[in-house]
Amino acid sequence: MPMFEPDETIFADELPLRENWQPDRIQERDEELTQYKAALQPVINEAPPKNLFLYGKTGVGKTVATRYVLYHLQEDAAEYGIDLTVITQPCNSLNSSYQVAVALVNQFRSSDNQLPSTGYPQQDVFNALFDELDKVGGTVLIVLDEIDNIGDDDDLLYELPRAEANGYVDNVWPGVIGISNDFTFRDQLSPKVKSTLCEEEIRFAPYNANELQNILQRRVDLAFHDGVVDGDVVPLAAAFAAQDSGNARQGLRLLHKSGELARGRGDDRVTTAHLQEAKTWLDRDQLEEGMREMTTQVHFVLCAVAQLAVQSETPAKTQHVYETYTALAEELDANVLSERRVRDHLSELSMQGVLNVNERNTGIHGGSYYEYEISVDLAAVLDVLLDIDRLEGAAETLEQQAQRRSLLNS
DNA sequence: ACTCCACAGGAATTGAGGGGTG
DNA sequence: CACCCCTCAATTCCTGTGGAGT
Repeated sequence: MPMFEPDETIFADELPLRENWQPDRIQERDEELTQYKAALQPVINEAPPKNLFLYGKTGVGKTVATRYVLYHLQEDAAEYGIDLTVITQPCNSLNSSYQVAVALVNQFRSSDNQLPSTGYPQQDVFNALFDELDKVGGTVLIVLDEIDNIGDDDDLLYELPRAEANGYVDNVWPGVIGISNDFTFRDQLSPKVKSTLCEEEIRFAPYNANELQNILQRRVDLAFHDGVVDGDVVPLAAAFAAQDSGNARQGLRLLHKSGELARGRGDDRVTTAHLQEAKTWLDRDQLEEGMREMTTQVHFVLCAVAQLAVQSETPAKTQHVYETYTALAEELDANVLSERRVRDHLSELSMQGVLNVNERNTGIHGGSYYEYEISVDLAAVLDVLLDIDRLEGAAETLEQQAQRRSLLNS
């Protein structure tokens, strides 16, 4: 008997459940698509393109709609003999105008002529970008996905749309399509950028539970064999995804994981029990992933809070956390940061949802202060800390103490 | 109505570490 | 080699703040 054999009792085709799968039609986004097409019409009329700004939470179809519309735009442009180039730049992990400009230049250049990620003055990089654009010529649409990552450093967004007016380029019409997960990003932009970049705005509202159900059902029909998925699985998955701010991607992940669990067990049906389990698994996985990406010092701070939690001393005031942190860092022979910095780390942890923060004010007896406690499964936190080399010993001790006090459920 | 605690968090700056040119 | 650029964690300094107590 072979070690591996095809197992196709559950999935007919897993691809429709994957993130990068491109559907042949877009569901539940008719209004947005109409707006999108209208905004790009100038390209076909051989007029300068408008700058576009799309915003909406993750998993509401911004990227999928963009791929869909631009694919058709390129096809039609080719048919009418219009010189159109589209480049897409994901901006996650690029956190400044400078880095985005470098990445764009490198998209145009061959691999033996790449620009380094640092070293040159900013204006040199911009000029290099304009040179590349000029070489390409025609209409160039630059899609900047997750543009909110660059924060308030919007120099590039100021320069790009004005490149032609300022005479930096003379052979090309650049158009910017900015995609943002963050509703507030638009307001962070300086007024001069806002007026040009946000000429045309398309807002992608979160999907409601009904819309999610339609989208998920269609993918389930494609991905699973008929009758394998219980009738109440999709509505529940849609409800979970709706809670997660209408995030269709999350719904797809849940369904995919449910199917994998069923297949792994050799079950012939996918039930809500599988879905529940998939949710627990995914929640924890995403949480641990988030925690792992933090820096060493944040881990120290988290470890200090975990220690207080094990000693049943949470919620703890910042002051108390800082003392515990200081002792821990000294014991581990690490740099001891200033209290101000630790406050930053604590607020970062609570933004991530790892810590819970209560604002308290006892007036003249203590003024206003924050109290922190761990807002997630303590076992998950210890799991992550155990994997950090420098914290291994401390985390082991904590785990033993926690077990003795039966603070861990799993 | 006013005080005043003790911390929150903004702003400016530093310094080390990535890299560049001539 | 000297000199310059970008990045980011971290420090220093400082102003803002909400409500219990008077």
